[in-house]
Amino acid sequence: MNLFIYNTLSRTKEEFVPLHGNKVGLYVCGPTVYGDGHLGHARPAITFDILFRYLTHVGYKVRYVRNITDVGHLENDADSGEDKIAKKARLDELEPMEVVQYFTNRYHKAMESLNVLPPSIEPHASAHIMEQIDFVQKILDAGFAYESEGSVYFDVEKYNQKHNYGKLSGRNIDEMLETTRDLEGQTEKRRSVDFALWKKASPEHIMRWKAPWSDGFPGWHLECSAMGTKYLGEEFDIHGGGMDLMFPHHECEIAQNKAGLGKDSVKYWMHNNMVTINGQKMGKSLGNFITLEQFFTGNHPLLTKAFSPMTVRFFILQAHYRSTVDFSSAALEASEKGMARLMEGYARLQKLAPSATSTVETAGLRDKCEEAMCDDLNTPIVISCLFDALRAINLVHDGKETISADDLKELQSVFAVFIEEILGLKPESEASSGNEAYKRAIDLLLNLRLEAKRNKDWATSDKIRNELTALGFEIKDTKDGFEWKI
RNA sequence: GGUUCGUUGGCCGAGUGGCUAGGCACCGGUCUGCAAAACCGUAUACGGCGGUUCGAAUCCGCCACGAACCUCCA
Repeated sequence: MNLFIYNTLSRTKEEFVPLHGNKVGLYVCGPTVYGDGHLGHARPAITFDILFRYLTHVGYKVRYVRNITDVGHLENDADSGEDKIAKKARLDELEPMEVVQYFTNRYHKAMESLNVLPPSIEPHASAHIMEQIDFVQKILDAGFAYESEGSVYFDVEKYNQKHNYGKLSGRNIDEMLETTRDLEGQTEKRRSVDFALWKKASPEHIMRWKAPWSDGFPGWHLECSAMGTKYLGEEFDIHGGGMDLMFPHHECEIAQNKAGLGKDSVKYWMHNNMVTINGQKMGKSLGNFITLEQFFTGNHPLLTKAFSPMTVRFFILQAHYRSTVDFSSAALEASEKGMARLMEGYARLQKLAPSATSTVETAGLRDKCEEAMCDDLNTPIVISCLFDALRAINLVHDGKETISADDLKELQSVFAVFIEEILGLKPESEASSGNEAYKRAIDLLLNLRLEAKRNKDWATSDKIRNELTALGFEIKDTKDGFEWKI
């Protein structure tokens, strides 16, 4: 089965053919570590985690590079020109690198709880200033940039005469020149569409490095060009990121690489869609975001309760990565219930007893799941197929259908591969916290209740159940016993 | 204004030129001392108007509405 992925460059699904045998280079734009990760950050992380997992699953050797942006992004407010990291640091009276480390650690922790595999390489922009300076020099040497008062700008118009600036986002430079507003007080840039490759640092700017043009810092888009090609080569397979990065970030990256290296570095561009809240993008600038930690603790006015990392992951995987997914507590709760049912079925599958023959049809499941993944990572279809199989599992469990040993083994294998290996869903850890003695005490109580039930002593039996329920326990009566959880 | 993309049943969310997506909720049923849980099952849909077609929710056109990007943003 051949993997097809949607390439933003062609706006079609294309068959994935690696540039170098069975080795795949994958670069994804990582977080800017000046704040806590929110649900929007989980989307690309999970999307490309799925891609990473699936490419690995089908046998590719993948080098996955996801950067940490810790320099060079400018804020567009009264402090324009001031580095985000530097600004936050000054407010908190912390060293910039202290802020970077703090939020990087928290990002890693959140990713781990979401069961997002760490990338092969996680380069920091601040550790690749030399490479970025070299890259600027290459673009200057090629004649596609100019120096102005210590800063270096990319000459978009000149580039566009030879190449096509705007081919990723479908933008037309002439229209942009007409429609972009005039630069206020900006005299360094020749044209509004030009973008910075190197910026001279103002005196109060903390993060700065020496370069041939000035003490300053690299432009916004340069780090990905420098680090992507450093670790994956001048031409590599896949570049991913959020749709909001398509323009200008990725467009500029394409131009930089073409100008500096003479090559179209990336074969497939992939973009995940946004998470919305009440139909609007969840984002920092709108102030409507919910951090991952808030999801995990339930500490946010819009959340009716806490949601586990696996629920968040499942919720995101229930939508296709190129669709927007609208957040709501109700939708999260629906996902939570659905996933719990699926995972219970998965556990149940391990204990199913085989029969001589199968009366359920499970043969095509693996192929259907593979087919869905090969169709541009259609995880919602994979999940729906698993739910279909879940029905068969439950029917066998109830004794209404039977399954042969071979079919059972196959089904167990498919579930293990798709649920754990590819979708990366972990069975939730046993919520029943506490030690063995505590568990036995509850068991003891419920055994007493069982005895009361056998004696038709409903008063005692209901009393035990009601009081445990009031304490927060969930009691389930089963055929010849009970189950409980807190 | 430009670019890109959406509009699916009560909610979330797939997909397809003719054949049940799936989940949650609802309703019906099984089970149960009762209940809960669990399990099984049924129903409801493709923004509007035209066109192409034997047939369109699926393709094309127009319109309406919405979103993202055009400024840091996953």
